[in-house]
Amino acid sequence: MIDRKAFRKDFEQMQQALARRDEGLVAKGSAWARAHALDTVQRDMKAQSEALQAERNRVSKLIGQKKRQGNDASEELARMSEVGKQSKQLDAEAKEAELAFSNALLEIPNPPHGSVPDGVDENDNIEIRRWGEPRQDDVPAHWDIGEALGILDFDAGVKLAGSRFSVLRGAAARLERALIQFMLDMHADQHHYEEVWVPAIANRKTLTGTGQLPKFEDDLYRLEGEDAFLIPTAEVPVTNLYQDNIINIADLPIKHCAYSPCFRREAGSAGRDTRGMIRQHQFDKVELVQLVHPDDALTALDELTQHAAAVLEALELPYRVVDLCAGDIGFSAQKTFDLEVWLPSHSCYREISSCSSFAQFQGRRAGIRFRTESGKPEAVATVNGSGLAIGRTLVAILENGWQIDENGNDFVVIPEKLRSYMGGLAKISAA
RNA sequence: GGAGAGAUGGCUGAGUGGCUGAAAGCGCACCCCUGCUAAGGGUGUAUAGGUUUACCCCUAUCGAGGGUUCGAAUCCCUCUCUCUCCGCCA
Repeated sequence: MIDRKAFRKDFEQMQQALARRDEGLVAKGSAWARAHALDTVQRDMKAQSEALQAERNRVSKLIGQKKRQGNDASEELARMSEVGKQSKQLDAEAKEAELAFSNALLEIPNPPHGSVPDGVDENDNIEIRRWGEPRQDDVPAHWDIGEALGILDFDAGVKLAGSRFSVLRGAAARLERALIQFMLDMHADQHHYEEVWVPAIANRKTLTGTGQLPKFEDDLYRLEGEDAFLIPTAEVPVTNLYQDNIINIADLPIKHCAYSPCFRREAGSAGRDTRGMIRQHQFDKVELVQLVHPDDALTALDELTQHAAAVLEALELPYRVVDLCAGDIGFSAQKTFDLEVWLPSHSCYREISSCSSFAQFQGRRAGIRFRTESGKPEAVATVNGSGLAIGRTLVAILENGWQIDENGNDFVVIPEKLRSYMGGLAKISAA
């Protein structure tokens, strides 16, 4: 959530920043425009209501005093009867206006950081650097490799649950599990994130805290009969671990890694990546989350991005780092670096991790604060990123490790660092 | 799922209509005292919003929402959560 005071004070500046995402965000009828219109109205109404409440409180106190002393207070009583009703009415109206205002605020995205490049979509993202040698020979798509080896079963996923679900068998199932463990170990032991394990269901307040709600309810699976949802990422429960807390400044930064399944309806992506494991309704992910002092957010983002990249390097998967443009960063993010892994079957880089700084946007929404030197509570900054998406990593390993032996049989070389997690297995061959 | 009990500040815990934003204790911070230590004394210590250079002041908040009342932590209703017992269960 944007800062209310800054909203008034730095209005122009914020508006320009938001317009860099999309002109429509600040156009007539936008949440931004609504909030702007409601702000003064809302405060005036509140001031009025409070003045009346003050009057009511004052006289009520007087009545109490008089009664205690045995004096007659009927005159005040008669007068206050009316004031009480009026006050209730005003208060209700003021609350309604305040609610409309804060609802509008909740739908305003984070103004991008000044360093975020201009642009409207992924074509305007800027490549920062590359790592590794992308293989250029012809490689089959992972679904062909997986089916040839008998380890990926898309038909079974469809039968059990529907489209965009899949079943892993044998070495692929083990690879999924090995990757989770490998990544968690690396982040916990080498990068010093405290591992947590969290629920895969979150309530409305929690999802509002990280910014998925109220705007993106259609992207979530909602539980029938409950105001709760399957989480789209572990970022949601892990960040909200500190919801409504005031953190001791000495405890910052707080760093957590977590594995969780993730559930996404993919409502807006009909027809995209319909084959294979790239875009599933359910997928596994190891997530990195940091709560930091606002001054440290961008440094932490660099650090966290490198932590995610370290996984790709350990797995010998070529990748590049992309600085997302203003039109392509997510709702809550102030700045985002994507890690894209090389997929030889399509000769392109595909997103495998998205690392963002949210500045104080989530901290304000979720009520996660720390105490400054002066003793005043202030919202923490949050930084998070995938470290990494497991399914896409599995895809990348299948394609980048794919080989053909002298008899013309497919096999996949398992990255060396992963072998101990695979019971020593060095390559996956057809069963 | 059934029955009962409960939810108050960083914590423990008083408080059944006004003098309670809230006793007392603990914790924490600062100060004083004591040669050191131990003990002791004093002061302060919620959050949000409004106003303000700042202080002050005003408003709200005792799980959440609504109601009764001039006035609600306290009375009434609804909901949520926690605990105990029973049932079921990986």
